[in-house]
Formats: sequence, C-alpha cells, structure tokens
Amino acid sequence: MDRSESILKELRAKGFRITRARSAMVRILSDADSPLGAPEMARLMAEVGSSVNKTTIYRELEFFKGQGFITEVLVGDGMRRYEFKPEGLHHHHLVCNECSAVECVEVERCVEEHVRAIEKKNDFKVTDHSLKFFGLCAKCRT
Amino acid sequence: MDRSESILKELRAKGFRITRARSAMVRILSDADSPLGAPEMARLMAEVGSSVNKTTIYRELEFFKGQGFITEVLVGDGMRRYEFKPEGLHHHHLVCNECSAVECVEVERCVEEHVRAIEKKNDFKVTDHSLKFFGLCAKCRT
DNA sequence: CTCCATGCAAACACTTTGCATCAAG
DNA sequence: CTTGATGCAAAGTGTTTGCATGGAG
Repeated sequence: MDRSESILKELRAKGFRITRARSAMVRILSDADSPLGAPEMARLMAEVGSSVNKTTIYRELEFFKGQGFITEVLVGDGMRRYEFKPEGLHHHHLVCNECSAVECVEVERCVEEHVRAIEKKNDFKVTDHSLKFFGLCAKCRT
Repeated sequence: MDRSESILKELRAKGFRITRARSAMVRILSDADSPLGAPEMARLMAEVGSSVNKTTIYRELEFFKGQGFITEVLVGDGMRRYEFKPEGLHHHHLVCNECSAVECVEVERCVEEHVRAIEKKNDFKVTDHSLKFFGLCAKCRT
C-alpha cells in the first residue's frame, strides 16, 4: 500500500470524508518531486481532470498540514509551498536563486545536537527546524 | 562610527543620494532586533515622523538587499522580512509558532562541512544557507 | 539643472472569509 | 438525513508597475 492510500485510509478511520478533490490532491502531492504551491496545485488538478475551486485547494492544504501529512516549505518566491512530510531521514532543500527550482537533500543529523543547547540557552521549546541552501543549480550555472 | 552611518557613507561614495527616507530606513533597520517586514517598516517610519509611501519602502528594501546590506528572512507568516546582514558569526533564527516572534541565535559552524559534500554530490553551487528552528517561545509556553 | 528618488493610483498575486449548496457516509 | 466538503464572490494583504512630480547633489 503506497503512501497516499494509507493516508486516505487513516483519514477515513478518523471520520473524515474521502472526496474526489481530497484523494486527487493526496495523489498529486505524493507524485510531486518538489514542494507545490496552491496555484501550481490547482493547475495540476485541472490537468488531471479534477478541477476544484482554489478555496478548496487552500482549505485542503491547511487541513493536510493540520493532520500532519504535509509541511510548509518557504522558498522566498512569495508563495507557501507544501510537500509530504519525509518518512525516514530528515531532509532539507537546495533552492536555486535563478530559477527557484527546489531539490531535496538528505542531511544526516547535523543540527540535532544544537537543539538541546538552544532549548536551554534561549528558553525555547524546539519542535522542528528547516535548513535551506541557496545558490545555483547545475542548469543555471550556464 | 556605527553601522548605519558607515552604510550611508558607502552609499554616498558610490554616487547614490542620501535622502530622508533612505537614512531613516537604515536607522530603523539598525535599531531593530528582529527581522522587519515592509508593512512593519512603514509603521515604524510613521512613528518616527518619517512617513513614506509603501512603494518607497519596497524599493528601498530591494535596493538595500541588492547593495548587500540586508538579507531576506522568511518566517512563514506570508511576508518577506529583512535584517542587517550579520557582521561576525553566521546567525540563525528561532521562530515561535504561536506569536511569530523571531529571535536570533549564534550557531557555530555546524553546516559548513556539509556544503562541500552537497556541492559535489548535487552539482549545485551553494552561496548561502539558512537555518531556522520552530517551536514555542518562553512567553507562549504559558 | 540633472537625474535619482518619491508619491500616487492602479494592477497583481496569493490567501482568506461568509454563506449558500452539495454530496459522502 | 446530517454534517462535513465544496463553490462562488468578495474582500484582505503583501507586492509590483507606470508615470508624473520632486529634491539631492
């Protein structure tokens, strides 16, 4: 059973309804290989023949986020993007300054050790972190 | 000579004009202790009696960024924020999920070592990186 | 006097809200 | 049927653009 199916099953078990829009969105998110923004999401839905109102897109993304299936990824192009929460190793992002393309990279525990220090020193309860590397992707290096 | 003065001097040397708006913005940025967004910037300018049109705010922020004096900081509240580029140690941010407050933390070289690996492995030229920790600040922990 | 910098209004893009309608279970 | 999910229109918020005016040097 793939990721999207198990998510739908989990939602059904929690008493949420499985609608066409909802399952199509889960499918698209699971097929995506880089974070998607709401407008892009809407376009992809249309391409698959599952057009939905943009309001629904925003509400579902918020819903999935609340359910803990996706996380927000900020790239700096003025749009919120989302991707499935990584299952195994914590992963981070490479963002091209030129074309805004986003790649994912696995980075073995490099900051975990700092978390404890920060929590103690700054009296701040850390629940998550994000690490992004900016630069030029292979294509834009010309 | 403090930071803001030296920046103005540098701008003048480059042939840019030193206007009331420009120097007030540099002052405010240098006084700020956390990243500022354009709307907040405009409010602060008004409080200091240096009201300027929002267009000017956006243009100046873009200008300062282009000149390399400030950097963009994305917190996830749907707004671009900016802060002076740190002078010494690379610093990162603590972002409260509750009140969106942003604190700065010094983190001694923890990712520098990964940069080289990434550049080789992903064929990506890294020019910068950002590390953010999300969670609850002391105030919002209730 | 000469341009760079500013103001203003309108347009843009993404996102949110309120309410009526629809459909999954 | 019941209530959660959706569509639609309108408003909200941050940001950008084009063009005329203003002021630093």
